[in-house]
Amino acid sequence: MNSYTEENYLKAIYHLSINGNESVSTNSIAAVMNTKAASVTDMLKKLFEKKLINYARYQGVSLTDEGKTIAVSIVRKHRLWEFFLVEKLQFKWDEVHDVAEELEHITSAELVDRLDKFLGFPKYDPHGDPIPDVNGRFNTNELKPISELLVNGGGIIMGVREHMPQFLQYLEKMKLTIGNHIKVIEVVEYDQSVIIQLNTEDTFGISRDVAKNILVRI
Amino acid sequence: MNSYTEENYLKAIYHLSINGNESVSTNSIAAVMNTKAASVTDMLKKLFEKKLINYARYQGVSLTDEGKTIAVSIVRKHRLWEFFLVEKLQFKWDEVHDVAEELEHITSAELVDRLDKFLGFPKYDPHGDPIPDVNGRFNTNELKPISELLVNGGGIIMGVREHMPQFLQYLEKMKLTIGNHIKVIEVVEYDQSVIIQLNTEDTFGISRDVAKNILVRI
DNA sequence: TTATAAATTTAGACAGGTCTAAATTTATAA
DNA sequence: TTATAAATTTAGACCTGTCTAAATTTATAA
Repeated sequence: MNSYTEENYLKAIYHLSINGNESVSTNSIAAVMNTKAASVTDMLKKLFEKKLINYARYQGVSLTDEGKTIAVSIVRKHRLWEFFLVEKLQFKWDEVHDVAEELEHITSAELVDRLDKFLGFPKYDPHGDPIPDVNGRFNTNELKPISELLVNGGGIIMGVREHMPQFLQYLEKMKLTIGNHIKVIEVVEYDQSVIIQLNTEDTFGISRDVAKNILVRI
Repeated sequence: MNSYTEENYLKAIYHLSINGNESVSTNSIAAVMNTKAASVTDMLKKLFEKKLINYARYQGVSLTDEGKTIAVSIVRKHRLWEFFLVEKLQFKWDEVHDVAEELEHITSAELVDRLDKFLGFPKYDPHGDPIPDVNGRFNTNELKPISELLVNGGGIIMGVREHMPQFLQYLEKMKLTIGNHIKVIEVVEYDQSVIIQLNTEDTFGISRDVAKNILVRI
């Protein structure tokens, strides 16, 4: 078994290598883990002994297949629990991270798979991040809700997180349909609503709630 | 904050002092925690420093009010999670203990209270043990083991004193499950085994040992 | 290309929780 | 009441994950 701490290191390395970088530096891990570089080196040696990472002194690290499998399983748990917290316990989407950080370390695979089923095998967590399935596979085209785009950020609409007819009809009417490109012009401070522009030059505001439920590919 | 281990010690002391004993011995804690007496002594010193237990060398321990509050909150979490696992995720009642042992250490109070609400504020867990409410109060309505009933006495099965899977599976098989009514037909003189009858008219004998471990509300 | 800066690793220490072996205290039985 | 057994504690050690300070390697810029 791997300790709570080892799991967090693997997860950190996984997230750091997702954002491009082939090889992850000791310092970047230290920053994410909120610890010192020396401590990271100690742990890297341990993870290398366990064959969970590829590691050569001074050269940075990457996950082995086994390490990656573990990391993905933790990400799966984290995102499933976040989905549970928001959908079933009515947490706000910005309140769930810390709790999920604890829940992701619960070991029972049976629990995770039953939870997955209970939740209806969701594909995305409340932040729009894809949830790996039981085999660790997930949609890799990173979809983000419009609400997470920065000003001047844009993308192509790829999906929605809300399937109520009224909502879909609204999208239809506003031409916010799959395949269309949108760009964020402004995020209104006081209610977090978003001013967007279509490729038709049409510009208008949508509520934060709507922005959260439209997923775009960047 | 208290460590995972400290919480488990407090919980162990709580359970040991529930079963009568005012003061709990080092050895009994060691047995429950599956560790050595010397390790227990080390931890007792620590818990005493934190004012969570009353402790005098060689004299056994008891929980302070603060220690008891923590122990009860862990019991609350444990039983709520067990209820969740059985009611929502379709676990069998004899499969939930180990998973709940992990889940009980998740710290968020917000999570526990929302979970409680989501589950409909249940009063008993799947083993019939009472679930403390948000203020740590719970039904202490006296449950009696079947072994203490007189002939012709009866009651509704409300819980068990033994949580070994083999035992729980035996109960399952014999339909000796929570909510079922039983009546004592005879107490066999020579081995103190008990002949009981279910509301289904099924009549059979159970050993004194089994009778001691099934709790009924009269 | 070499001096200096930045990144990384090593050496040695510490705190938490555990252990074994030995010492001490309490309980028990003749 | 005293010898012996049982329970408990102490002493000293180990392992994990962390740290600081110093040493080493790699990167960079003149």
